[in-house]
Amino acid sequence: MAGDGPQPEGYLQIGEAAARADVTQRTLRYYEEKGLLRPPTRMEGGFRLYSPDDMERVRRIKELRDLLGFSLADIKEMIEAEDVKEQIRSHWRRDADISEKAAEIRRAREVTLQQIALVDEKMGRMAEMRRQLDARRERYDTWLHANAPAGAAAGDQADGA
Amino acid sequence: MAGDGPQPEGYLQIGEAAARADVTQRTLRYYEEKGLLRPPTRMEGGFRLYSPDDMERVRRIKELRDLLGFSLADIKEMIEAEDVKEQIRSHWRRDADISEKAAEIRRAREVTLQQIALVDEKMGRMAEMRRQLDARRERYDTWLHANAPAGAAAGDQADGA
DNA sequence: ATTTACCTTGACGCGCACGTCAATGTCCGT
DNA sequence: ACGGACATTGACGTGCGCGTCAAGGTAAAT
Repeated sequence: MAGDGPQPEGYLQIGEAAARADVTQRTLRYYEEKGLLRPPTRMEGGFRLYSPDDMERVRRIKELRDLLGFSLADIKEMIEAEDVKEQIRSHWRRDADISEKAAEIRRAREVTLQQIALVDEKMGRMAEMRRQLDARRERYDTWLHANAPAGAAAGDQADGA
Repeated sequence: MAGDGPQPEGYLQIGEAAARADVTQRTLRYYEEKGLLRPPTRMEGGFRLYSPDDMERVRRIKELRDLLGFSLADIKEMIEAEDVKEQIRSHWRRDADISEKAAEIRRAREVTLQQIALVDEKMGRMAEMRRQLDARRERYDTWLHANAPAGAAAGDQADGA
């Protein structure tokens, strides 16, 4: 039995990577093809090796898609702007670079703020939806209670919230 | 023949209906075609007339799609189950019908509960996402603050000095 | 060396949710 | 009774987000 990391350390081949991220291999290749994932490192024979960072990125993409409903094109824009964070860690060369980086950071910040605003808006609408659903459920319960089975007596279930 | 008013009250032709619901006419016809909207009443010449109820339904479909990300097929199932509410208003004939209706109501209630659960789950994940976005923004702010503009006068709220 | 499992790059296909003509019919004001 | 706005039903097209072969190459075990 091969262990979890025969050659690479913390890096995963596409099979495992897809399984753990709960997507298909096709999806990973597709995201790469569309520029959502940077081309991962490869083994000697050309097999893709996904880093933990890559995995995190996939999870992020999934959240943006499943939770917020963004298109992959939109998501690409976002994470491209966010990618400055990785350039931040790298040491810059001179002061001139700083103002350049700062501009990118501010752009990334803007993108983040917009995402936050969108999350807030969606959460607000969802809260409203939840209220309506609750009201709906209450109407059902009221009806059911009013037209209770003739033979049954007291002892109905309580409502949870 | 039932007299269809030439100028309907509160009813809208597809153009206005689409505009107010912020969808295209194609979308309305498509929803009807797919069984998400019951065939609306028509004018003499065949023009569709959408009732306020129809409009409400379109809004509901949009919410389920845009907010929760359901497919139209899923939504169809849901609103079919919910449709009992309109049958409730109609007076039933005998007691035997009641248990029948009650079964449908319970089904509709179940659907609603599942929707509530899903909304709650999504809201939870969105809250978590929001936290992460906030943390991200803070990191940007921290960086920007640390690498404040060199030439500018330091007039901001300064750290201990 | 061979098996076996996993990987590679094309390239075509598909379902969804409509978009977009095209040809025709209807409403309504003047 | 006519013109222009608005509607009707097909029917084909489109973009997205992958699915699904096909024809191979590679890795690790036997």
